[in-house]
Amino acid sequence: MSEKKTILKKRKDFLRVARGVHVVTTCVIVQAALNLSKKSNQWHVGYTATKKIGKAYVRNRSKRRLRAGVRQIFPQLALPNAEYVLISRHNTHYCPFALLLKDLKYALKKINEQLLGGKR
RNA sequence: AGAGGCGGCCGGACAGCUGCGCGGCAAAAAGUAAGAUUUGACUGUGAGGAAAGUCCGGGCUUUAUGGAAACAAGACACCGGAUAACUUCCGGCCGGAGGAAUCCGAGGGAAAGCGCCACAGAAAAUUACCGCCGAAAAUUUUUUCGGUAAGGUUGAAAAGGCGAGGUAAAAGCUCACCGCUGGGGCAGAAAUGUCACAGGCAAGGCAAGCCCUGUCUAAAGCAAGACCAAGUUAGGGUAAGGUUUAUCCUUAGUGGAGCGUUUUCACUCCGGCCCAGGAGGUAGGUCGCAAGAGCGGUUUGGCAACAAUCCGCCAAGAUGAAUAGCUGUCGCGGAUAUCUUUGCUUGCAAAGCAAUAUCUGUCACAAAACCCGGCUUAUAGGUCGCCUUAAAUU
RNA sequence: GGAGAGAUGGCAGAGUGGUCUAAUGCGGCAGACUCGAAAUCUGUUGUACGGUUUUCCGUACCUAGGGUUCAAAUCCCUAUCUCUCCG
Repeated sequence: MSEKKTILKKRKDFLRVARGVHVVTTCVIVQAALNLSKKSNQWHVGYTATKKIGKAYVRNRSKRRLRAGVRQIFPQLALPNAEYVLISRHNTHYCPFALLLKDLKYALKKINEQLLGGKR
């Protein structure tokens, strides 16, 4: 499966997900929402880095690291039919990668519970 | 040796796995206004010395028909050279810092003119308060007139400095030395240096105040711009001007228009025709966009910057923006442990350094966005070459 | 990516070479008025270092570092940060 098809790019999508639930950790903030309108059962991910965390290179690098983390974790843990947005924080571009993975796992588990709970 | 100065180079290395951008190759499905797109146990390639700040100079593009002169605005400024160009670079001069190597300097003009120089001080640029000296008057220590700028006070700065002569008191008034100015000789391509001569001191500072002299400069920027072009809009192009905004009117080579302003010279265009399969151009796409003032070397010329010549090489091209993650070995930095073993320092104890073992690491500054030449700023650590050597240490 | 503007006390904001923390307003503190509060009125109020150790005095600081000048918040250069505009 190509990675490209799973990426959110439109502003509209980001705004919709921002209305959903969110979880904050030291390295990353995760927002998520279920999307029932789309036919496919594939999960989607968007990446965000504000100007606050640094210059262009720092923002790009942060998003890149988040992408590397997503590749390892999401195939096992992500809910199908859900949309996630990962927001970089100011330590995302230099924190140890193991910590980043740990935070992602934790946030994903917690946010999935909230999503399923909210559904009922 | 140590200390100091100048310049060059490197900017962790190698291997493996997963993943990303671009190019090539192969395959796939769909068929679009156009460009596309997707897949790959295929393949090639992928950040810097500052890519940064955007402070200068160019190329390139658009606007503008080209040249000349004046004005306006701005920039620069010792001399010579280099360069596409520069406020850059190289060599030299002068001034300053240092013991030296060496480093630093926006370094034209204040006798073209205007302006400013607070406070203090008599006076801040044709000056005289206190003084000093002489004369006259009055008179018991004052006034008036004249000479003078040695001495005093202020200040950032006070009209050549110092000594001697001179005088009523003084003064370049005169003289020696130093400084200054002038024209001349010599050296040099020049800035400038130097030599003797003469003048006889005659006008302080600020031009990063206005300004003067000389030289140079059109403006904006790849979000420049060119092309294709869904939707949508309704006439458009080819001269100028006018209004009532109508494909209307007026003018037409003895006229009008042509982009900082004015003048001038040359040049070009202009009185009806063309197009509905046409025009404009939004979303979107393609190009601009990677062979260049290119990079690495050879030889020749030059003190050098640099130029010429020959040989070899092709080295990122994104646009919601590619280089990431992990593992191993070595390197580097940091921490801890052990003197059991080995080496070194010390007379010994004790301790330290190296070695060894273990653990650990945002591994300096920093990330291309049209491209080059500079400048400026940031930068852990390593390495090479040349030069100086006063003091301190060995 | 490109173009431009700005930075002054706790906050806003004058001051464009001259004696100087630097007008004014808001704020803070103290006092008056009030039973108490608000409003009003009056006074006061920056930081750091050094001397002194209550007071008081001196020096430095107008984003930072240099330069020009006798003298710089002001003129010139460099850097840092903030803001605005350009599809």
